[in-house]
Amino acid sequence: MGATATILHADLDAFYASVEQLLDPSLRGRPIAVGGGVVLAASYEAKKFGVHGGMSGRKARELCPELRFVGGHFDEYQRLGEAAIKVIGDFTPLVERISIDEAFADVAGTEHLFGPPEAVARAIRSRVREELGLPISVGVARTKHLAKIASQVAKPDGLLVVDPVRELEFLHQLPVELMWGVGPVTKAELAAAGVTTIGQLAAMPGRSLEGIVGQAIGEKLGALAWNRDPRAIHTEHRARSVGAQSALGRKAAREEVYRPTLHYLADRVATRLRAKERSGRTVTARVRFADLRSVTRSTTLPAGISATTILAEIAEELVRAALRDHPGERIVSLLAISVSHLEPDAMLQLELPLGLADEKRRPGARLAAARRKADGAVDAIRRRFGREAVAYGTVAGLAHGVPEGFRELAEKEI
DNA sequence: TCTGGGGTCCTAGGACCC
DNA sequence: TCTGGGGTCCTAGGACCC
Repeated sequence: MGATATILHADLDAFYASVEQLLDPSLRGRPIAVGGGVVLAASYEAKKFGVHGGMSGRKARELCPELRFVGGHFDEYQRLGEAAIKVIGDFTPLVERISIDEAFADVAGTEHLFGPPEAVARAIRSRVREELGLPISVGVARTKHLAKIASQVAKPDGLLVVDPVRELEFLHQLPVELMWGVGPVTKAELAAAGVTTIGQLAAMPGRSLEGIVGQAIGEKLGALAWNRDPRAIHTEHRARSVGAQSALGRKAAREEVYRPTLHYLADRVATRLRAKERSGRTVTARVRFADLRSVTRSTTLPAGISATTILAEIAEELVRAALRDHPGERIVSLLAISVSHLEPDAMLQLELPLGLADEKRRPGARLAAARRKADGAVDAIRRRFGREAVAYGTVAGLAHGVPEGFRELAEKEI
Protein backbone atom coordinates (compact mmCIF):
# COMPACT_ATOMS: atom_id res chain seq x y z
CA MET A 1 0.00 0.00 0.00
CA GLY A 2 0.97 3.62 -0.41
CA ALA A 3 3.09 2.75 -3.41
CA THR A 4 1.24 5.04 -5.79
CA ALA A 5 1.21 8.80 -5.84
CA THR A 6 -2.41 9.84 -5.36
CA ILE A 7 -2.14 13.16 -3.50
CA LEU A 8 -2.56 16.30 -5.59
CA HIS A 9 -1.64 19.82 -4.60
CA ALA A 10 -3.20 22.42 -6.88
CA ASP A 11 -2.15 26.05 -6.65
CA LEU A 12 -3.42 28.93 -8.79
CA ASP A 13 -0.46 30.90 -10.15
CA ALA A 14 -0.02 34.51 -8.97
CA PHE A 15 -3.73 34.31 -8.27
CA TYR A 16 -4.88 37.92 -7.74
CA ALA A 17 -2.64 39.20 -10.52
CA SER A 18 -3.82 36.51 -12.92
CA VAL A 19 -7.44 37.46 -12.23
CA GLU A 20 -6.66 41.09 -13.01
CA GLN A 21 -5.02 40.08 -16.29
CA LEU A 22 -8.03 37.96 -17.08
CA LEU A 23 -10.44 40.85 -16.44
CA ASP A 24 -8.38 43.41 -18.37
CA PRO A 25 -6.63 41.97 -21.45
CA SER A 26 -4.46 45.07 -21.76
CA LEU A 27 -2.65 43.91 -18.60
CA ARG A 28 -1.69 40.53 -20.02
CA GLY A 29 2.00 39.90 -20.51
CA ARG A 30 2.83 42.99 -18.46
CA PRO A 31 4.29 43.45 -14.99
CA ILE A 32 1.42 44.32 -12.67
CA ALA A 33 0.87 44.40 -8.93
CA VAL A 34 -2.38 44.23 -7.00
CA GLY A 35 -2.43 46.70 -4.13
CA GLY A 36 -1.04 50.16 -3.59
CA GLY A 37 0.92 50.97 -0.46
CA VAL A 38 1.82 47.33 -0.23
CA VAL A 39 1.95 44.65 -2.93
CA LEU A 40 -0.71 42.01 -2.29
CA ALA A 41 0.22 40.00 -5.38
CA ALA A 42 2.57 40.36 -8.35
CA SER A 43 2.26 38.93 -11.86
CA TYR A 44 5.03 36.65 -13.14
CA GLU A 45 6.23 39.46 -15.38
CA ALA A 46 6.65 41.59 -12.24
CA LYS A 47 8.25 38.76 -10.25
CA LYS A 48 11.07 38.69 -12.78
CA PHE A 49 12.04 42.11 -11.46
CA GLY A 50 12.08 40.85 -7.89
CA VAL A 51 8.65 42.23 -6.99
CA HIS A 52 6.73 40.00 -4.56
CA GLY A 53 3.79 39.99 -2.18
CA GLY A 54 4.25 41.90 1.06
CA MET A 55 6.72 44.31 -0.50
CA SER A 56 6.10 48.04 -0.13
CA GLY A 57 4.74 49.76 -3.21
CA ARG A 58 7.65 52.17 -3.26
CA LYS A 59 10.24 49.39 -3.28
CA ALA A 60 8.32 47.59 -6.02
CA ARG A 61 8.33 50.70 -8.23
CA GLU A 62 12.05 51.07 -7.69
CA LEU A 63 12.67 47.51 -8.86
CA CYS A 64 10.28 47.77 -11.78
CA PRO A 65 9.57 51.33 -13.01
CA GLU A 66 6.99 50.18 -15.56
CA LEU A 67 5.00 48.29 -12.92
CA ARG A 68 1.25 48.90 -13.18
CA PHE A 69 -0.73 48.96 -9.93
CA VAL A 70 -4.30 47.78 -10.14
CA GLY A 71 -7.09 47.90 -7.59
CA GLY A 72 -8.35 44.59 -6.33
CA HIS A 73 -11.52 42.94 -7.60
CA PHE A 74 -12.01 41.05 -4.35
CA ASP A 75 -15.40 39.60 -5.22
CA GLU A 76 -13.90 38.11 -8.36
CA TYR A 77 -11.06 36.51 -6.38
CA GLN A 78 -13.63 34.93 -4.11
CA ARG A 79 -15.78 33.70 -6.99
CA LEU A 80 -12.93 32.31 -9.11
CA GLY A 81 -11.18 30.70 -6.12
CA GLU A 82 -14.41 28.89 -5.28
CA ALA A 83 -14.89 27.84 -8.89
CA ALA A 84 -11.40 26.35 -9.11
CA ILE A 85 -11.91 24.32 -5.93
CA LYS A 86 -15.21 23.14 -7.35
CA VAL A 87 -13.44 21.79 -10.43
CA ILE A 88 -11.19 19.70 -8.16
CA GLY A 89 -14.25 18.56 -6.26
CA ASP A 90 -15.65 17.11 -9.49
CA PHE A 91 -12.93 14.43 -9.31
CA THR A 92 -12.94 13.49 -5.63
CA PRO A 93 -14.78 14.36 -2.43
CA LEU A 94 -11.45 14.29 -0.55
CA VAL A 95 -10.50 17.93 -0.98
CA GLU A 96 -8.72 19.99 1.66
CA ARG A 97 -8.72 23.68 0.87
CA ILE A 98 -5.88 25.48 2.62
CA SER A 99 -6.30 29.00 1.30
CA ILE A 100 -8.25 30.95 -1.28
CA ASP A 101 -6.04 29.68 -4.10
CA GLU A 102 -4.76 26.22 -3.17
CA ALA A 103 -5.99 22.82 -2.12
CA PHE A 104 -4.93 19.24 -1.57
CA ALA A 105 -6.92 16.34 -2.98
CA ASP A 106 -6.65 12.57 -2.73
CA VAL A 107 -7.66 10.66 -5.86
CA ALA A 108 -7.02 7.18 -4.48
CA GLY A 109 -9.98 5.07 -5.51
CA THR A 110 -11.21 7.25 -8.37
CA GLU A 111 -9.03 5.69 -11.06
CA HIS A 112 -11.85 3.61 -12.50
CA LEU A 113 -13.79 6.85 -13.05
CA PHE A 114 -11.19 9.37 -14.18
CA GLY A 115 -8.00 7.46 -14.87
CA PRO A 116 -4.68 7.67 -13.02
CA PRO A 117 -3.73 10.68 -10.87
CA GLU A 118 -1.65 12.26 -13.60
CA ALA A 119 -4.66 12.24 -15.94
CA VAL A 120 -6.78 13.86 -13.25
CA ALA A 121 -4.13 16.53 -12.73
CA ARG A 122 -4.09 17.26 -16.48
CA ALA A 123 -7.87 17.42 -16.57
CA ILE A 124 -7.98 19.84 -13.65
CA ARG A 125 -5.41 22.09 -15.27
CA SER A 126 -7.11 22.21 -18.64
CA ARG A 127 -10.57 22.71 -17.17
CA VAL A 128 -9.42 25.60 -14.95
CA ARG A 129 -7.68 27.12 -17.96
CA GLU A 130 -10.64 26.70 -20.32
CA GLU A 131 -13.57 27.35 -18.01
CA LEU A 132 -12.05 30.03 -15.78
CA GLY A 133 -9.18 31.38 -17.88
CA LEU A 134 -6.62 30.91 -15.13
CA PRO A 135 -3.25 29.13 -14.90
CA ILE A 136 -2.94 26.54 -12.14
CA SER A 137 0.03 24.36 -11.20
CA VAL A 138 -0.37 20.85 -9.84
CA GLY A 139 2.02 18.58 -7.98
CA VAL A 140 1.31 14.87 -7.59
CA ALA A 141 3.05 12.68 -5.03
CA ARG A 142 2.57 10.02 -2.38
CA THR A 143 2.42 12.54 0.49
CA LYS A 144 0.97 16.01 0.97
CA HIS A 145 4.26 17.65 1.67
CA LEU A 146 5.92 16.26 -1.41
CA ALA A 147 2.91 17.14 -3.58
CA LYS A 148 3.12 20.71 -2.33
CA ILE A 149 6.82 20.92 -3.10
CA ALA A 150 6.16 19.44 -6.53
CA SER A 151 3.59 22.11 -7.37
CA GLN A 152 6.06 24.83 -6.33
CA VAL A 153 8.73 23.33 -8.56
CA ALA A 154 6.20 22.98 -11.40
CA LYS A 155 5.29 26.68 -11.35
CA PRO A 156 4.37 28.59 -13.34
CA ASP A 157 1.54 26.83 -15.12
CA GLY A 158 3.06 23.38 -14.80
CA LEU A 159 2.50 19.79 -13.73
CA LEU A 160 4.97 17.60 -11.89
CA VAL A 161 4.45 13.99 -10.84
CA VAL A 162 6.92 12.59 -8.32
CA ASP A 163 7.50 8.91 -9.03
CA PRO A 164 7.40 7.06 -5.68
CA VAL A 165 10.63 5.22 -6.42
CA ARG A 166 12.49 8.49 -7.06
CA GLU A 167 11.11 10.52 -4.16
CA LEU A 168 14.30 11.08 -2.21
CA GLU A 169 16.34 11.62 -5.34
CA PHE A 170 13.95 14.45 -6.26
CA LEU A 171 13.63 15.86 -2.76
CA HIS A 172 17.25 15.84 -1.64
CA GLN A 173 18.57 18.05 -4.42
CA LEU A 174 16.18 20.89 -3.51
CA PRO A 175 16.94 23.87 -1.26
CA VAL A 176 15.71 23.68 2.34
CA GLU A 177 13.47 26.72 2.03
CA LEU A 178 11.06 24.75 -0.17
CA MET A 179 10.09 22.76 2.91
CA TRP A 180 6.95 23.77 4.76
CA GLY A 181 8.04 25.50 7.94
CA VAL A 182 11.45 26.74 6.78
CA GLY A 183 11.32 30.51 6.55
CA PRO A 184 14.07 33.13 6.46
CA VAL A 185 15.19 32.58 10.07
CA THR A 186 15.41 28.80 9.94
CA LYS A 187 17.04 28.97 6.52
CA ALA A 188 19.74 31.25 7.92
CA GLU A 189 20.25 29.05 10.99
CA LEU A 190 20.63 25.99 8.83
CA ALA A 191 22.95 27.80 6.43
CA ALA A 192 25.15 28.76 9.38
CA ALA A 193 25.51 25.03 10.05
CA GLY A 194 26.42 24.43 6.42
CA VAL A 195 23.02 23.02 5.46
CA THR A 196 21.39 24.43 2.35
CA THR A 197 19.80 21.41 0.66
CA ILE A 198 17.13 19.01 1.88
CA GLY A 199 19.62 16.18 1.30
CA GLN A 200 22.13 17.74 3.67
CA LEU A 201 19.37 18.22 6.23
CA ALA A 202 18.32 14.59 5.85
CA ALA A 203 21.90 13.48 6.51
CA MET A 204 22.10 15.34 9.82
CA PRO A 205 21.80 13.42 13.08
CA GLY A 206 18.41 14.23 14.60
CA ARG A 207 20.09 15.48 17.76
CA SER A 208 22.08 18.19 16.04
CA LEU A 209 19.15 19.26 13.85
CA GLU A 210 17.00 19.70 16.96
CA GLY A 211 19.85 21.61 18.55
CA ILE A 212 19.57 24.17 15.78
CA VAL A 213 15.84 24.54 15.22
CA GLY A 214 14.29 23.14 18.42
CA GLN A 215 12.70 19.79 19.12
CA ALA A 216 9.31 20.03 17.43
CA ILE A 217 10.56 21.67 14.24
CA GLY A 218 13.57 19.35 14.15
CA GLU A 219 11.40 16.26 14.34
CA LYS A 220 9.06 17.62 11.72
CA LEU A 221 11.79 18.60 9.27
CA GLY A 222 13.54 15.26 9.76
CA ALA A 223 10.32 13.46 8.86
CA LEU A 224 9.71 15.70 5.86
CA ALA A 225 13.25 15.29 4.55
CA TRP A 226 12.80 11.52 4.46
CA ASN A 227 9.23 11.90 3.20
CA ARG A 228 7.95 10.09 6.30
CA ASP A 229 5.08 12.42 7.06
CA PRO A 230 1.87 10.60 6.19
CA ARG A 231 -0.56 13.37 7.01
CA ALA A 232 -4.11 12.69 5.89
CA ILE A 233 -6.41 14.95 3.91
CA HIS A 234 -8.71 16.89 6.24
CA THR A 235 -11.91 18.03 4.62
CA GLU A 236 -13.19 19.82 7.74
CA HIS A 237 -11.56 22.78 9.39
CA ARG A 238 -12.49 24.57 12.59
CA ALA A 239 -10.91 27.91 13.45
CA ARG A 240 -8.97 28.10 16.72
CA SER A 241 -8.95 31.89 16.89
CA VAL A 242 -10.62 34.93 15.38
CA GLY A 243 -8.82 38.24 15.07
CA ALA A 244 -8.55 41.57 13.31
CA GLN A 245 -5.86 44.22 12.98
CA SER A 246 -5.32 47.67 11.58
CA ALA A 247 -2.10 49.34 10.52
CA LEU A 248 -2.25 52.97 11.56
CA GLY A 249 0.75 54.60 9.98
CA ARG A 250 2.12 56.53 12.94
CA LYS A 251 -0.30 57.58 15.64
CA ALA A 252 0.24 59.03 19.09
CA ALA A 253 -0.06 56.37 21.82
CA ARG A 254 -2.99 58.10 23.50
CA GLU A 255 -6.37 56.79 24.53
CA GLU A 256 -8.42 59.16 22.34
CA VAL A 257 -6.40 57.86 19.41
CA TYR A 258 -6.42 54.11 19.95
CA ARG A 259 -9.87 53.78 21.48
CA PRO A 260 -11.94 54.17 18.29
CA THR A 261 -9.71 51.70 16.47
CA LEU A 262 -10.07 49.12 19.23
CA HIS A 263 -13.86 49.47 19.08
CA TYR A 264 -13.77 49.03 15.32
CA LEU A 265 -11.62 45.89 15.68
CA ALA A 266 -13.72 44.51 18.54
CA ASP A 267 -16.82 45.02 16.41
CA ARG A 268 -15.33 43.02 13.53
CA VAL A 269 -14.12 40.19 15.74
CA ALA A 270 -17.20 39.91 17.96
CA THR A 271 -19.57 40.04 15.01
CA ARG A 272 -17.77 37.12 13.38
CA LEU A 273 -17.77 35.16 16.64
CA ARG A 274 -21.52 35.60 17.00
CA ALA A 275 -22.08 34.63 13.39
CA LYS A 276 -20.24 31.37 14.11
CA GLU A 277 -22.17 30.98 17.38
CA ARG A 278 -18.85 30.84 19.19
CA SER A 279 -17.33 32.74 22.07
CA GLY A 280 -13.77 32.84 23.33
CA ARG A 281 -12.06 32.80 26.72
CA THR A 282 -8.71 34.34 25.85
CA VAL A 283 -8.38 37.89 24.56
CA THR A 284 -5.04 39.04 23.14
CA ALA A 285 -4.18 42.58 22.13
CA ARG A 286 -1.11 43.48 20.12
CA VAL A 287 0.53 46.89 19.89
CA ARG A 288 3.17 47.60 17.31
CA PHE A 289 5.42 50.58 17.81
CA ALA A 290 7.11 52.95 15.36
CA ASP A 291 10.10 50.63 14.82
CA LEU A 292 7.79 47.69 13.97
CA ARG A 293 8.61 45.80 17.16
CA SER A 294 5.41 44.65 18.80
CA VAL A 295 4.22 43.46 22.19
CA THR A 296 1.18 41.46 23.19
CA ARG A 297 -0.89 41.32 26.34
CA SER A 298 -3.51 38.67 26.92
CA THR A 299 -5.98 37.58 29.53
CA THR A 300 -7.98 34.41 29.98
CA LEU A 301 -11.50 34.69 31.36
CA PRO A 302 -13.50 32.10 33.29
CA ALA A 303 -16.14 32.06 30.55
CA GLY A 304 -16.17 32.86 26.85
CA ILE A 305 -17.32 36.23 25.53
CA SER A 306 -18.75 37.37 22.21
CA ALA A 307 -20.18 40.80 23.08
CA THR A 308 -18.68 43.74 21.22
CA THR A 309 -18.52 46.23 24.09
CA ILE A 310 -17.07 43.73 26.55
CA LEU A 311 -14.39 42.71 24.07
CA ALA A 312 -13.58 46.36 23.37
CA GLU A 313 -13.24 47.16 27.07
CA ILE A 314 -10.95 44.21 27.72
CA ALA A 315 -8.82 45.08 24.70
CA GLU A 316 -8.50 48.67 25.91
CA GLU A 317 -7.34 47.48 29.30
CA LEU A 318 -4.75 45.20 27.67
CA VAL A 319 -3.47 47.97 25.42
CA ARG A 320 -3.22 50.32 28.40
CA ALA A 321 -1.18 47.69 30.23
CA ALA A 322 1.13 47.19 27.25
CA LEU A 323 1.73 50.95 26.92
CA ARG A 324 2.25 51.28 30.66
CA ASP A 325 5.04 48.71 30.41
CA HIS A 326 6.66 50.64 27.53
CA PRO A 327 6.53 54.27 28.64
CA GLY A 328 9.25 55.21 26.15
CA GLU A 329 7.08 54.31 23.17
CA ARG A 330 5.01 57.31 22.13
CA ILE A 331 4.01 56.09 18.66
CA VAL A 332 1.72 53.21 17.73
CA SER A 333 1.80 51.81 14.18
CA LEU A 334 -0.62 48.88 14.48
CA LEU A 335 -3.30 47.54 16.80
CA ALA A 336 -4.68 44.01 16.82
CA ILE A 337 -7.26 42.01 18.75
CA SER A 338 -7.55 38.25 18.74
CA VAL A 339 -9.87 35.89 20.60
CA SER A 340 -8.90 32.26 21.17
CA HIS A 341 -9.86 29.32 23.37
CA LEU A 342 -13.07 29.21 21.36
CA GLU A 343 -16.13 27.40 22.64
CA PRO A 344 -19.88 27.32 21.91
CA ASP A 345 -21.43 30.72 22.58
CA ALA A 346 -22.67 30.51 26.18
CA MET A 347 -24.72 33.70 25.82
CA LEU A 348 -26.99 32.03 23.32
CA GLN A 349 -28.60 30.16 26.19
CA LEU A 350 -28.93 33.36 28.20
CA GLU A 351 -31.39 35.10 25.94
CA LEU A 352 -34.10 34.61 28.55
CA PRO A 353 -34.24 37.27 31.28
CA LEU A 354 -31.92 36.67 34.22
CA GLY A 355 -33.11 36.99 37.80
CA LEU A 356 -31.40 38.14 40.96
CA ALA A 357 -30.28 34.61 41.74
CA ASP A 358 -28.32 34.47 38.47
CA GLU A 359 -26.75 37.82 39.22
CA LYS A 360 -25.57 36.60 42.61
CA ARG A 361 -24.09 33.46 41.17
CA ARG A 362 -22.31 35.32 38.39
CA PRO A 363 -21.83 39.01 39.04
CA GLY A 364 -22.29 41.00 35.86
CA ALA A 365 -24.31 38.27 34.18
CA ARG A 366 -27.32 40.50 33.66
CA LEU A 367 -25.29 43.32 32.20
CA ALA A 368 -23.52 40.87 29.90
CA ALA A 369 -26.83 39.43 28.76
CA ALA A 370 -28.19 42.91 28.07
CA ARG A 371 -25.16 43.77 25.96
CA ARG A 372 -25.42 40.49 24.14
CA LYS A 373 -29.01 41.31 23.32
CA ALA A 374 -28.07 44.72 21.98
CA ASP A 375 -25.41 43.06 19.80
CA GLY A 376 -28.03 40.64 18.54
CA ALA A 377 -30.18 43.58 17.42
CA VAL A 378 -27.24 45.16 15.59
CA ASP A 379 -26.43 41.85 13.90
CA ALA A 380 -30.03 41.53 12.72
CA ILE A 381 -30.09 45.05 11.25
CA ARG A 382 -26.84 44.40 9.43
CA ARG A 383 -28.12 41.15 8.03
CA ARG A 384 -30.99 43.08 6.47
CA PHE A 385 -29.35 46.35 5.48
CA GLY A 386 -25.63 45.64 5.34
CA ARG A 387 -22.65 46.22 7.60
CA GLU A 388 -22.58 49.97 7.10
CA ALA A 389 -26.15 50.38 8.39
CA VAL A 390 -25.00 50.47 12.02
CA ALA A 391 -21.74 51.41 13.68
CA TYR A 392 -20.64 51.65 17.27
CA GLY A 393 -20.49 55.34 18.20
CA THR A 394 -17.16 56.86 17.32
CA VAL A 395 -16.27 53.97 15.03
CA ALA A 396 -18.50 55.35 12.29
CA GLY A 397 -16.57 56.79 9.39
CA LEU A 398 -13.15 55.72 10.65
CA ALA A 399 -10.65 55.50 7.80
CA HIS A 400 -8.56 52.36 7.56
CA GLY A 401 -5.59 51.25 5.52
CA VAL A 402 -6.81 48.48 3.26
CA PRO A 403 -10.02 48.30 1.25
CA GLU A 404 -12.97 46.80 3.07
CA GLY A 405 -13.21 44.17 0.35
CA PHE A 406 -9.76 42.87 1.18
CA ARG A 407 -10.66 42.40 4.85
CA GLU A 408 -13.85 40.60 3.91
CA LEU A 409 -11.99 38.31 1.56
CA ALA A 410 -9.43 37.46 4.25
CA GLU A 411 -12.19 36.82 6.80
CA LYS A 412 -14.00 34.34 4.60
CA GLU A 413 -14.22 30.79 5.79
CA ILE A 414 -11.97 28.54 3.79
C1' DT B 1 14.47 46.76 4.73
C1' DC B 2 10.78 49.47 7.45
C1' DT B 3 5.27 46.01 4.85
C1' DG B 4 -1.37 44.30 5.03
C1' DG B 5 -4.49 41.23 7.22
C1' DG B 6 -5.97 36.63 8.16
C1' DG B 7 -4.29 32.69 10.65
C1' DT B 8 -1.32 28.21 13.05
C1' DC B 9 2.01 26.27 15.99
C1' DC B 10 6.09 26.14 19.20
C1' DT B 11 8.84 27.53 23.32
C1' DA B 12 10.02 28.96 27.85
C1' DG B 13 9.04 30.36 32.37
C1' DG B 14 5.99 30.75 36.28
C1' DA B 15 1.83 29.58 39.06
C1' DC B 16 -0.66 26.14 40.95
C1' DC B 17 -2.23 21.49 42.25
C1' DC B 18 -1.78 16.93 44.17
C1' DT C 1 26.14 7.06 39.82
C1' DC C 2 23.22 10.98 39.61
C1' DT C 3 19.15 13.55 40.87
C1' DG C 4 14.84 15.17 44.19
C1' DG C 5 8.11 15.85 41.34
C1' DG C 6 5.05 15.85 37.34
C1' DG C 7 1.12 17.68 35.01
C1' DT C 8 -1.58 21.47 33.51
C1' DC C 9 -2.70 26.05 32.60
C1' DC C 10 -1.48 30.73 31.53
C1' DT C 11 1.38 34.44 29.46
C1' DA C 12 4.56 36.53 26.13
C1' DG C 13 7.24 36.19 22.27
C1' DG C 14 8.39 34.50 17.82
C1' DA C 15 8.56 31.87 13.32
C1' DC C 16 5.90 30.73 9.65
C1' DC C 17 2.02 30.28 6.09
C1' DC C 18 -1.22 32.33 2.47
